[in-house]
Amino acid sequence: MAEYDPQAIEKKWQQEWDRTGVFRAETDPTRPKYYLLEMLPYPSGTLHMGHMRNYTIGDAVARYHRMRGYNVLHPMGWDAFGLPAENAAIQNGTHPRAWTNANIVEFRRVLRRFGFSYDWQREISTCEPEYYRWNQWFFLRMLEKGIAFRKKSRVNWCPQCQTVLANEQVIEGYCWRHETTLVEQKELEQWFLRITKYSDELLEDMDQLTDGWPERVLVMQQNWIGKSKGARVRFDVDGIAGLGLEVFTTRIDTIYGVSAVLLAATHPSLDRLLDGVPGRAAMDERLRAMRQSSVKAADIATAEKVGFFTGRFAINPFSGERVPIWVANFVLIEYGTGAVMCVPAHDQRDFEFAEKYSLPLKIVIQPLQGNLLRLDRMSEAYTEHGRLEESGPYTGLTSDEALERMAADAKSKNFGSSEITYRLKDWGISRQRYWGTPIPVLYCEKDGIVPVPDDQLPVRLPEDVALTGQGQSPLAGVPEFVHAKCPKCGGPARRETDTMDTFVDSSWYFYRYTDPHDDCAPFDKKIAAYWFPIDQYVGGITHAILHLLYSRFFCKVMRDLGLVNNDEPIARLFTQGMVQKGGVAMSKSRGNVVGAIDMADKYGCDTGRMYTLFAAPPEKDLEWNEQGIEGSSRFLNRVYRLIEKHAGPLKSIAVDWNASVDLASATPKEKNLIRKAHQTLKRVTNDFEIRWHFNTSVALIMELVNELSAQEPLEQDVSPIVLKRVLAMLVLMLAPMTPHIAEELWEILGNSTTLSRESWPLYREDLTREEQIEIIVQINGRVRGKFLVDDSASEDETRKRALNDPRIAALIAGKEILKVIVVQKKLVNIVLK
RNA sequence: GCGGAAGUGGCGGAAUUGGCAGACGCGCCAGCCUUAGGAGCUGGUGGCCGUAAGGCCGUAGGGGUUCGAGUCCCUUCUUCCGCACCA
Repeated sequence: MAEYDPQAIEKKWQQEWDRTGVFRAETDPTRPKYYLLEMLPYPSGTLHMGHMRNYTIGDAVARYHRMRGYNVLHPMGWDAFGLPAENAAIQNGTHPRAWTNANIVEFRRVLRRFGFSYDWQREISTCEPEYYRWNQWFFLRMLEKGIAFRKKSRVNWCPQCQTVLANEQVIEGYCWRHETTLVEQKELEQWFLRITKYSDELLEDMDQLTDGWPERVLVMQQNWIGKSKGARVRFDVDGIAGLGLEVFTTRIDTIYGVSAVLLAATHPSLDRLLDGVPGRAAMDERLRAMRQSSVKAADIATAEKVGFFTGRFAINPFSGERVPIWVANFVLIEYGTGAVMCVPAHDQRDFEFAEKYSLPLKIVIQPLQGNLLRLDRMSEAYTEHGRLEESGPYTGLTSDEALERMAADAKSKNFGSSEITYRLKDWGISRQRYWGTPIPVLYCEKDGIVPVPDDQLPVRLPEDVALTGQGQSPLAGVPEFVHAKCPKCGGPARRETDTMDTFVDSSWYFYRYTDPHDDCAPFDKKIAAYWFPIDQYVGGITHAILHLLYSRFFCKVMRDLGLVNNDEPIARLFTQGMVQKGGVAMSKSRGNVVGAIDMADKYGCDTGRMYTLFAAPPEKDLEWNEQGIEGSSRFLNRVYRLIEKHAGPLKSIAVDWNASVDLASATPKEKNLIRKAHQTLKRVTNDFEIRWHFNTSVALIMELVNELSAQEPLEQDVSPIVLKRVLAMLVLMLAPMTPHIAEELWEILGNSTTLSRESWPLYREDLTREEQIEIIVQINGRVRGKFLVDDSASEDETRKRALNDPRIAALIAGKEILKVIVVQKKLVNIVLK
């Protein structure tokens, strides 16, 4: 008898799938489509079982939908630009392209080894000019629309390397290559994409995603966009005519409690403000220190609040009060106006600041209910809404009333207005890096910023570049790249030497899959319209914000360019859990990886696939357990032996799913098997359609196999037709999860056509039903007995059976029955006094 | 601090609609088979009491709703994740 040989079987079927091209997707509007996508990988390091889990989930769903008759698009590609390739080049002297392509070869080999049902003809790699020219094309369209623009922005700067550092290259505030060199901040002119233009739409369109996206991802994006309603109010500076300080506040109702105006250390008005103030030199010194220390976000939250008085005063436009102007380290220049009003009684940060510097407190909001606030009893700020006091004409109003009326009054008196602010900032895409998409603009002395004309795309990345990790952008050191002709005047021009953030590449790649070889456009509108939106996207939670938000933004820009019809690119998103070992995520740097190839070599990829699906529900983190794999391996061996053993006489029997099943003449064994098979199929189908809990699908299929074993010998009292049907159902249910062994078993059962073109079988409700149902009898909620009734038993019959059951009768004899609850087909609960 | 998710045997987990808690698997125990077993097969396996029949307890803690709660409500605790001085 042949043994299960996963290595031979897996190779055999992968070759067969390649030969017949079963997974190729054809754009065919007459067929219902299903676009299933896993996030494209960054080809670096080794693929381990954490990656494989992601692809296994996606592949099972793709294969299931193919079996359901959908035209499935399931592509794969490479997020091939990025910093690690450049770092490897600096450290090992390899070219980023050589390093990246070697990784791609390895990744492709591993993914093929696992038999994922990709349409490899659609493979893309973002570092190829055929791909990145469209990044440039999109950039130019955005430039035309005013969505791409240029402004000054801060970057991390290592004075030792004399180069810009990515955030990943800043380690605890120090340079990654110089452990003792503190990273500084430097201002550079950079390119930005105006994602903030879509702030509201990005927020509102989340309504379209509530059914298909995990709530926590939506919440994270919502917080990231951070919309808040408030008001801008101008405080005039005493003694400097025309210099008004605009503050942003969400609590204009507390404005009669202002003790000071606080400015960020980089506030643009500081220069004028401090002009002629005594002690200016010392203040400049403090400002310099404050500006430098604001490098690290994590420290900022816990840093002590510090500040100093500028010597100037501002006038509260509501009360006319004169309040001091301070500089404070906790005021953010990036948010609001970079200036806030300090209301110590009603803001916790202001409370702490005022306590430290002895600024006065004034209560102007009292709780609507409960004890009134008293200054001598306050140990923290009262930040709730309430009723105004000591607030001039607004005294007595509620906060809600005052918020509206005071903003309106500020507007009519011309010193303020209501305003909505967002936390979301425009997307800085300039990188002073080599291994990325060149930004397609030129700088001409005469014409200024000149876009590269479309017919000159792509602006190719030169291959021969010295990567030292030092100096300015690597491309700036390539004269033949830098020096160019101005397309407008023909005079000398300098090329932009920055490259694009690689998040640009991954913001639209899924459109390219629909039409990957188009050299006239990023993709064909009609083809994309057929495949979009993505029906199911599968990936890690790590991309919950940036990648997914940028992708949504790109979709809206493309819609406004008339390229796509959807507001949202992704209908459903699934975020799978991580694979852990020793309680932490697998990663090469931690040295706790289980290599995908090692797994496949030792057990076969089907075993690896089954284990990752079985060991935990897909959204949960999964702790890798070598003994658990043995279990999955054992199970596949059992199934193989079971079918091998019985297949002989079944080979020539054709399975006709439409043929009626005559239960009346079936033997008890047959009834058991048919019922179990249809019950299993019903629940597994539900797992694929709705629940996405493949761990229970595997468990159910294991139960079916256990039932088959329990009914041995299957040659007795089971007709070959029934047995063949049940075994065929078993194999078809395994097909999405462990496709290679399923194909092999399908063949062993006598089929000559590939399983990958078979349909998912349909369960029959009438065949899932039990003839007899076990009823639980409870007394006061405790189980006291059980009995069997016919499926058709009435409520009355069930009640009588329960009360007449000898054991129950004895237990309730002489007691008063208050109530009898009958839940048909489930239980009877007798309530005694 | 704000937001989110979770807490069930020795372990991973199941319980889909409020109805037998622990499916399925791992591990462990016993037996069979075998020259051998890190192969295969059969059976057992939440805790306590009991020879047994059976009983009691049990889903992080406390309270509530209900004939009935892992599931619903209130509350406390713990863990993990995200954001973090956002005015």
